[in-house]
Amino acid sequence: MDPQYQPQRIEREAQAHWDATGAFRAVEDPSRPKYYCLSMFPYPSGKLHMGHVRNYTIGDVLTRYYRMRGCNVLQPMGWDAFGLPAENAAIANSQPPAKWTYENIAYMKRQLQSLGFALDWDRELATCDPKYYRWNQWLFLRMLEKGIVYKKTGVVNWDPVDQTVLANEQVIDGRGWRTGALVEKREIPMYYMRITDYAEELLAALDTLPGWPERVKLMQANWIGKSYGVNFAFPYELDGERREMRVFTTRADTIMGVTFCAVAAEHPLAEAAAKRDPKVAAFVAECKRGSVMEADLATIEKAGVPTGIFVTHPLTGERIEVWVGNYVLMGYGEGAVMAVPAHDERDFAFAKKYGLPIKPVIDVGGKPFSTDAWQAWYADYGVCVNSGKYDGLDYAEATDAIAADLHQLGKGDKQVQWRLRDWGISRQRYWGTPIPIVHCDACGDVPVPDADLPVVLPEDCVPDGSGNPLAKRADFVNCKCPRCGKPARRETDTMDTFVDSSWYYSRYCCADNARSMVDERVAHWMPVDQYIGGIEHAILHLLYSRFWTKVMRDLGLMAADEPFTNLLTQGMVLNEIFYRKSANGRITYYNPADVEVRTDDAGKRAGAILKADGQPVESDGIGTMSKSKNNGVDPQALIEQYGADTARFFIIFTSPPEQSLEWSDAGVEGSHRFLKRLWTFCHAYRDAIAGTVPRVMKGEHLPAGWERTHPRLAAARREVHEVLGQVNYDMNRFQFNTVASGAMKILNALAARTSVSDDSVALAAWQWVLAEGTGILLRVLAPITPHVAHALWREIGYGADILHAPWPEPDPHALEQDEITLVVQVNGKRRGEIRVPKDADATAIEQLVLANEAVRRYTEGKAIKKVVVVPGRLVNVVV
RNA sequence: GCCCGGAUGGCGAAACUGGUAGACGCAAGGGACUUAAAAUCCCUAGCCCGCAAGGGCGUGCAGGUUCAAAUCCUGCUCCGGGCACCA
Repeated sequence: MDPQYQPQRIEREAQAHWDATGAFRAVEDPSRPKYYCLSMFPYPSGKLHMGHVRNYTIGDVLTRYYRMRGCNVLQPMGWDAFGLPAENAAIANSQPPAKWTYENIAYMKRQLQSLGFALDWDRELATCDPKYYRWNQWLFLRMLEKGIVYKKTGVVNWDPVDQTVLANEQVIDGRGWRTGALVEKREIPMYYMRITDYAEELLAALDTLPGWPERVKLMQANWIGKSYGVNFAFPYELDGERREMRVFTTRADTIMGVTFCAVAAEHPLAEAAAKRDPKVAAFVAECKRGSVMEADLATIEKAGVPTGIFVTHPLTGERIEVWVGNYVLMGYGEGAVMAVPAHDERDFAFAKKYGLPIKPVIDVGGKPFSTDAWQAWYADYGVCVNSGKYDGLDYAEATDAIAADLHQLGKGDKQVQWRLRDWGISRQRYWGTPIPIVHCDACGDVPVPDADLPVVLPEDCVPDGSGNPLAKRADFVNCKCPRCGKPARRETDTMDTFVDSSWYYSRYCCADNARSMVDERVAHWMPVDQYIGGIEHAILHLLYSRFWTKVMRDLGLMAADEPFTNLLTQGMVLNEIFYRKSANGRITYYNPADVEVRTDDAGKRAGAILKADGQPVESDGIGTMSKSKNNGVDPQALIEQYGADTARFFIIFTSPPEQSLEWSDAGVEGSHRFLKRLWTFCHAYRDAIAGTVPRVMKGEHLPAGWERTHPRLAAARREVHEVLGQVNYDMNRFQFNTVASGAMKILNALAARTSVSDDSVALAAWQWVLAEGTGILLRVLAPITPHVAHALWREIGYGADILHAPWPEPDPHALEQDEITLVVQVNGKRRGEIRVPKDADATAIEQLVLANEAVRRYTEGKAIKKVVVVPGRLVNVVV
């Protein structure tokens, strides 16, 4: 056994052993419980960053833990390989995205392998591989047949200079990131998936997911956004024609307080008004500038313009003016809203700005109302006033009565409204799955026949940032109509990359099947037992995956209702973001490793400079490590300097998995030092315990009563088993940082509390406690630092392979104590402690405490009001 | 703006259901070993007052409930994630 800890050698040997034995190849085996452990697959951005290391280490800890618990574990890996960064890299380097992507995959795969993850590489997949994305196309066609896919127009960001559609990320302060041109909204035809058909089930089924974090379920529920209200019509006349403007409201009880209405710029009423009034036309045009992002729309200054069109209030018959409002969203509800300034904060602000009337119609427990300033309670539920026949009704009564009256008039009804919108999947981009449609002048939009799948994406394109590269490829575009055989044009839009990631988990079960999307092995492995990934995916990716699973189920492809039984949302790994903005508004991000933060004489921060040129750079705060913000930290240096086990231990030890983590490598030394100590410790005692190890592993015990003759050894053993109990608790609640601490505590207990005297009984007990404790320690460490655990397990002779060792359980006998320590408080302040027999009752404890000298100093001359005894913990004397 | 989280020593954090705040580490200071350094080992340490014994304060801020609050409630501040074309 090497006296020095040599991680590089140990890790090479352990990995070679796992490779040679095919240790992580998962085979369907009905005789053992299956455990499908999946971490979100990475985008091949170039190098791993710390977020990846954290994600995959967490997944690997669970994988190895469940293996030791006796499960047949599948942990696969693949590549979310289509996407925008590859096109950006292509523009920067004049290289096809395919070449860049495959090179990145090769490099990152080596990095993952060097970290020793227990992955079944036989099931590896990449979404940019036609063998994968043909099934995107195949399922798209099935969904088209079922009416789940349909075509309609949608709004996109348009860069008028590059003549290209921009992603939201590429719009910075309303301008194109490369050209600096003001971005415009543009309506184009796109394909949509009817996720709203599944809204009810996606919401209700959240209750069937006890293994999901509450916060994620809450976010999804709010996103789906089921609300109950009333949908009704305001009739109006335009150009001699009778029309209706429909609105939805959750506050029908305030309908008598409507003083105006507002419509979105894209609403037909706004468009009609724009034709008659140049001021309206100018405002509508103004609204069409800027990005389509909701965060932008929600934070812009509320503005509007009157259309000069009046509608009739369906209950009062009043004339109500319609305004165009830049805050009304066409995508939600009817694209038109009734405005009740007295009871809605946005309407209030709008009414104040344009001098519109404000009419209070709800009394909230008599709280005062003033049109001077908005108060939070104006929006509370209350009782109708100023509302004619509805006066005195509460929210539910008024809503019922008003809905009934509207129904009677044929003007409206109660309605369930969803916030969720259908999923637009068309992207005017090159590096994605081609949408399998052919456009024929005679036949229209014709689906590509299954026999012609996949529609293969040419891999030699080099995008230049303008237009749509696929549209420029005559060899791709020009084709024959599958229906009539005449010349036709292939669809050049590709699919949203969320399509790729919505079902990859089921493809891992049967990645080698060339004839069908999925097969019977999906029934064996699905659903995923444990899914691990960043909290940033709490809504979109997870919701799309849930939707896709239900679609596959309804098409008879999969039995599971839900894809992921348990979900662990890992906190983001954050790092500071540095950038410079050029004259035309173009932003360049700089990696923190290339930036030096300056401090003044007082040690205060005084800006930052780029090391390369000494010129200042701006800080954009801290944010999640990403390619686009160039603030990732490459783990390679860490792995090379300290080894994979140190990197894994450190990332686990430094923070609980669900908590976001501001990256700092301060403390890596401590993790490395611990592994060195572990090695030195095992090396020092190996010979002493080697003979005892097989007896411990066979389950033999020391002679009864040894604890009384060797109290120090018994205390050490008790601590090992106490910590083990805590470790097991923490393992099951995913608090791996305290599992790592627990390993350190076990080593401390074994190293510090055990010493041996000359007599042979003590020697035997010492060897026994050490042999048992070290065996526990190595198994606790095996999921976190598998290489060193593997090497030491073999070196000391515990067994051939720690992968197959059973997970340890604490011995209840080791935890027994005759006396326990209670904390004594007087008036809630800690004033001492007291030793009591473990089974002392409350009365006995109370007497002991009141007789205690330390307590008497504080109770002397005071009346004792009460004594609170918390069993096993403390006693509080109230005076 | 809306939805969801978070804030505890100089730093990362721990404290399971309201019951000893700061486990386990990092950095720091002191010491041992060494010609010296590295490595390793031992000791100290929340903050303030005090030689000490001891006392006071303390979990982002302001209140509240309780014998007892990091933990529960109300109102804020700041930070992070998401907002449908980054993935």
